[in-house]
Amino acid sequence: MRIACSQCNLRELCLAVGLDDADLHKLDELVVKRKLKRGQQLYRAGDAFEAMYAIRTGFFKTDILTEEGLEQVTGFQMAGEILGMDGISNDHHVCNATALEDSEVCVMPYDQLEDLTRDIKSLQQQFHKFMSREIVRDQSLMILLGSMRAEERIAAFLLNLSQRMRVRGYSASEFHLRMTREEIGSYLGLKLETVSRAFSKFHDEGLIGVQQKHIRILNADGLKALLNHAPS
Amino acid sequence: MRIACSQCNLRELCLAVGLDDADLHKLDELVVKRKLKRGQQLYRAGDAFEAMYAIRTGFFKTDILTEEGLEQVTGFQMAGEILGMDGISNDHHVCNATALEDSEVCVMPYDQLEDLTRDIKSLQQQFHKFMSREIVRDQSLMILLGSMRAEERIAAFLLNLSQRMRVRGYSASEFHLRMTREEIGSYLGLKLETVSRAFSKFHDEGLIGVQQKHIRILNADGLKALLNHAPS
DNA sequence: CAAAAACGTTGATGCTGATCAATTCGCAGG
DNA sequence: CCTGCGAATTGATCAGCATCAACGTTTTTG
Repeated sequence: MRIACSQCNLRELCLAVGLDDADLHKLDELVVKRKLKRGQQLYRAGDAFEAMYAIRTGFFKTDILTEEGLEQVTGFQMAGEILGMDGISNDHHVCNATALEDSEVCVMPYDQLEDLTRDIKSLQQQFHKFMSREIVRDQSLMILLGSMRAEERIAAFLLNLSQRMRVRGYSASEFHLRMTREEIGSYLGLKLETVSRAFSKFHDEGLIGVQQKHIRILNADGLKALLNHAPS
Repeated sequence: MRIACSQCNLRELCLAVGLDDADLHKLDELVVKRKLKRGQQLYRAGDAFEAMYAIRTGFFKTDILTEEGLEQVTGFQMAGEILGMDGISNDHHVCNATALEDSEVCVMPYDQLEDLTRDIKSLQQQFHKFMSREIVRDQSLMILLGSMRAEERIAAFLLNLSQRMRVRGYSASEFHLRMTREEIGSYLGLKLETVSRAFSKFHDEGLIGVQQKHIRILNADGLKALLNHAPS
């Protein structure tokens, strides 16, 4: 039942990268598992920040409710990725994290994690790298939102998902979208109709296969080519 | 010449928040000052990551060259803010940092800073908060880019600048833009003409005074009101 | 199992902001 | 002082995506 970090198949993706057995054991001791059903929220905007979460299995989205009451998705997270880093800044979460399928996370109480990173240098380094990676990831999205047109955004989105599936040992060419067209659109700064139309267009052009949420990448190079062309 | 953190008027904004004298002294020892002329680059995308930088005086932009060769501005930074956090993720900087006016930074070699944050708990906490704040900041920009229309973005931009000026003890209602219309547009995902038009419109409506790069906020509530209205 | 709700697709139309273009302004250098 | 160049303003036109709307499909639920 209780799977230790040392036996976790994700340890090379997760905070545990590069830790020796003794240190892995220390990390183990502060980790608690938690299961979530599809649709359940891991935390909500405004909640006190108490822990960070490593995704063991499943798929999440993070979103923010804007002042106008619109939901905007800020990210989709899968196994090995860390949730909750936004909460450090002022001791409260600024976004909601919702499971898009039945999922399991490793809860890492932040005060204990903080102590442990002062103790273990390589854990500290890994922790900083994860935060920095989140910053870099957000900046790529800023570029996507600031400079790409609709079809480029969607091609980039599909390629990104595909790439992350590959890293986790899943098929990079065939996968199931866990989110709705509306959530994709919200993430990419587009309307759901635009997402749907782009999928249909890519389908017609033989770039992808689409059947509802089931996606096949038929011509990855073709998708990549869409990104390199000047916007107009 | 050499101004210690303990005597720095920015210590309440900077990493040094909440450190006692002894710890401030330790931080002092690793900091080196560096001056930059307007237009000079602090680091470039691809440079090896060696240090983080606290801005003592001046004004910076960070930008990324996209694959298509377009420059996109990812942020504007002023006194007390930290530059370089993007570099931790893979030991190389992913963006360029350029001084938009004559500036001075405190160079903090990263390996030493890392050691010191393991030594000083409150410095560690402050460091994590800065990284988290950067994540939150990037996410607000994602929301701006993903869900606001042109005039809302520009109102938000002006209010944000104004607010940051206030925190630093400058006038919140009258300031000098250090960047061009094109740089503002790049940051906000708009074209320079759109920025110019919005400035003119706000001017005509009595919300702001504009004379080239000199801005006066005449009706801050009016600008805020632009943000709260539904997009259509 | 039937009905309803949620999700997705496709078409027609219109608005926002990009694009193209001309002019003015401000400033640095000969 | 005039010249030349980058920056900014303003106008006219156009295209991309949003919006509105109708319909089809899948999933959920009692």
